[in-house]
Amino acid sequence: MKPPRDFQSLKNFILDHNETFPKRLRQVAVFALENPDEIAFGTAASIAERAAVQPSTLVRFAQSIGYGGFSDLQAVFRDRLRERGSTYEERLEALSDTFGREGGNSILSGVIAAAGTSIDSLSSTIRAEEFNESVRLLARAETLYLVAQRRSFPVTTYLAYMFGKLKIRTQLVSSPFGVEVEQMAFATKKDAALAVSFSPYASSTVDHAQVLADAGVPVISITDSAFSPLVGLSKHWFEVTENDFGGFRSLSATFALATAIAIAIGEERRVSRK
Amino acid sequence: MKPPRDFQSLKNFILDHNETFPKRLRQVAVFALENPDEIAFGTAASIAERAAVQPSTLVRFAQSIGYGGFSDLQAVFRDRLRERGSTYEERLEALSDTFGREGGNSILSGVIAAAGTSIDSLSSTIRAEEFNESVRLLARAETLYLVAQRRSFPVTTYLAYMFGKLKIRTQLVSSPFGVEVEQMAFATKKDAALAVSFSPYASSTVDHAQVLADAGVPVISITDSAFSPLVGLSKHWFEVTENDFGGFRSLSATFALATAIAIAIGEERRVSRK
DNA sequence: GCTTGACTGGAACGTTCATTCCATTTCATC
DNA sequence: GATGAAATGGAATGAACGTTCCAGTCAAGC
Repeated sequence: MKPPRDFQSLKNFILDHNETFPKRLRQVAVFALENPDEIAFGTAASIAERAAVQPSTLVRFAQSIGYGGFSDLQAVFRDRLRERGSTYEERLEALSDTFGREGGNSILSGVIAAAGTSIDSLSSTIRAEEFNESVRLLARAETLYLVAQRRSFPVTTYLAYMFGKLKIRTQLVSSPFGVEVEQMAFATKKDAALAVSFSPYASSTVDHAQVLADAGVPVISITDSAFSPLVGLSKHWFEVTENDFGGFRSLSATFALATAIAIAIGEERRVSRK
Repeated sequence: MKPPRDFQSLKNFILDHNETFPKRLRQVAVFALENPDEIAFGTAASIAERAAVQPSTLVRFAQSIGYGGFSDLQAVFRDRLRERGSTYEERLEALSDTFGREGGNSILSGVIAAAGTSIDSLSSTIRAEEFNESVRLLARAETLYLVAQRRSFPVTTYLAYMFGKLKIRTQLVSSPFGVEVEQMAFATKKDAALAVSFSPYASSTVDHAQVLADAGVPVISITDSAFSPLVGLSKHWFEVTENDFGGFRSLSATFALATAIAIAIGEERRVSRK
């Protein structure tokens, strides 16, 4: 019998055979998949205690899969941690050690690391519930008003493109002739708006969002802190913290969020149309 | 004496005191920083052998830093691995397991994971040398022509904003009146162009880039494969592979690269102006 | 060249480890 | 309810572990 040598196939093996495991072995299986780090670092005794099982059961579990003993099984869990790539924090750290020596290259990797951490933190700051509610709100709108200026403007041009492909009616609140207010004149509570602004908040973005909010249009905002002037006038708002590199922020995390919103709206509309 | 409790400060401590360590202890210090995984998982005996040192030396090393013994030191190395977040590959893997059940939330995390892997791969696909050369070329230009359409268009609007703040003259090749060719009429070999296009390549982007290349303007491209029509007419080109999620691609990695280029150009100009 | 103190190698120690083994319990089957 | 196989708990075991200790080595200071 040849036991799985990498974590992924071990995981699949366990999931496949979960039905046939006896009670205690299933208990171990569940604990192992839920606390892989514990298996990697602990001793048979410590793991057994935490899993409310005898140490001998751990050995039996390993042997029932085909390993020689518990230690063989543990090796798979250790390799998993070993092969995990380094985090962005470590990269930024390593970068600051060598900054200045390498020149352009370190600018690139610095921006990459900053973008990576920004995207990382997205998953923890965006609450699934709020995301879903916002998507539902935006999907219901007849026309979507997109409000942004200056640095955030590319986000709305991108969204306008995406929504165009998704056949969703949008109005990009932007005009070379200064007729933005007129563009918003037809907005009603049946519509919705998505506003994007980061510190220092462009005053026109806030003004436009306010006009829409006053007209009863629900506003969803993407901004960078609870102190943003957009927060007060928004039904929902998302906090995106773009890490900077030398004072410059990329829009990577904002784009990831915007893309997700657009896809989710498309999906929501597709589902509800049926 | 209070020893460092996290890996980063331990690393700094070792680097600071590397001079004062006796020969064998320095040997351990170097090995520890170069093979942190080995320290985390190995036994005192196995590590000692690989580092060509006696096990007792490992204990002495730990004690000289302030730890009670080798095991205390090892705990720091283990925590480092424990706290390392999961990789995007694992997240995408986990996502595909549960896709469909969670709905909107999995769209968000899917896009986040896709954006993360895209950014990850940037650092391996962009060659530092080519990046630096391209930056030098672009920094030398009198006017920077920015060429992009459709999905890539937001990248150039963002770059136009960044370059504006950096006080670098740019011409966004884009017009609601169709006078793009006229916008490029003044371009000479003293200028440079940055073109962005992904499959399916907008024909006007390629046309505009060709016009500039014919006028002797050096063109740098951001695109997605060696088969891109932009490759042939470019002095240098960068490959950005945006991972898709359900057929949709965010522009996260492209924006990270664009930001890095803009910052590097600004830095290059600042340095050469002195 | 001798002395002194720090450093090092390696054996010895008690502890903890994974594993094995066996008595007991559990559960399906008749 | 009886029977037997499978599963389980827990003590026993020997190997491996981290640590300590001491004798030997080295280099600096006088």
